[in-house]
Amino acid sequence: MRRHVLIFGVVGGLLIATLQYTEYRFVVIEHSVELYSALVAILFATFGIWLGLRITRRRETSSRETIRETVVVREVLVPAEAPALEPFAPNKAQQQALGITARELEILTLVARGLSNREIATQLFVSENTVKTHCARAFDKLGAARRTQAVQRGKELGLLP
Amino acid sequence: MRRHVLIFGVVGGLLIATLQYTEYRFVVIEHSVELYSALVAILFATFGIWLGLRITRRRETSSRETIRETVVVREVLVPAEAPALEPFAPNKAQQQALGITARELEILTLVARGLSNREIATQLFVSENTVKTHCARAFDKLGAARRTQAVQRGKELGLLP
DNA sequence: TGCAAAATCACCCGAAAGAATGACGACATC
DNA sequence: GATGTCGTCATTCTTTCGGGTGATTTTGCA
Repeated sequence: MRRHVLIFGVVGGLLIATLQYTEYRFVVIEHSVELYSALVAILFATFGIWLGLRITRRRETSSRETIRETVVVREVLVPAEAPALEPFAPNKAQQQALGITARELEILTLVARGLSNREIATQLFVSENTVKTHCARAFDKLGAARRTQAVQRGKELGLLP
Repeated sequence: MRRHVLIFGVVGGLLIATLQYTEYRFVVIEHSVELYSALVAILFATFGIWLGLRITRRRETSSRETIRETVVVREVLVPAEAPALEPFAPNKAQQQALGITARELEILTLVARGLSNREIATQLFVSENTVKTHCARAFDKLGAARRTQAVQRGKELGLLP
């Protein structure tokens, strides 16, 4: 992706330079500006379309890889596997590695269940502000900016069912 | 599709005409040709990329049914699950039963990945308001009041990976 | 070709969420 | 006793979400 932009920039620069150069070489016909504009426009439009197609292709590919990775992680986490009745054991190693406390994980699981901060506060008999604090710390440790993202990360890391 | 190309042509013509016109109006600074070239290049590159993305998106949408059919066939052949390489096939029955459209499900998956409405809007080249509308409808159909809840429900119903 | 469904966008408003701080007590550990 | 961690709570402020409503455009299908 970054490479594409780079290539794009380089090619663009070269193109413009070439146009500049050729202007002093070839016959300077009338309406040269608009001709050049058109030429540049067509070239870049084509290139842009190509780039667009390529980007989407890349994106699909990369997202597919991500899915595979996730699946692998899941496999590692549940090697013995008891799909139906397992109460789910959170990945303690990950938890400790990230410094996530038990309370934070507890709040996280409730967040993952779709509860609001207020509902969590009620359920745990604490104030909403406390829930927010725990959330903020957990999000920080997970590198998440939103609760949905935190849930996603938590599942990836095996912290949440 | 044909319309896109038409728009492209019209916009291109207008742009070049505008450039032509402005040249005789504004101060003709030195290196004006290369500046114009750069300007045109940037504009058309952007437009080209946008067009390319849009075209691919359309094509994805229209060809999605075909892809799904293939996936369904695969599911029938391997009903005992093949966890490693399946790209995940959303539960179409549930989706239809709830009246959730393809677009809504698409937004839902992005919500599940932890993206904000704005990020989703950027990624799908639509306005944030549109994303909100899709979200609201999807939440309504899922009986969810929050996005975390919607994600939870979506996973329960086999709509999301 | 015309119609119904989908998709798109806008605007408003209130509620929820999150960021940034600061603070305080309990508890363990050294 | 000093230190550190954890859980708790508050306040302020900004951003994001979600509900509600209406409108237009696009699309798919009959």
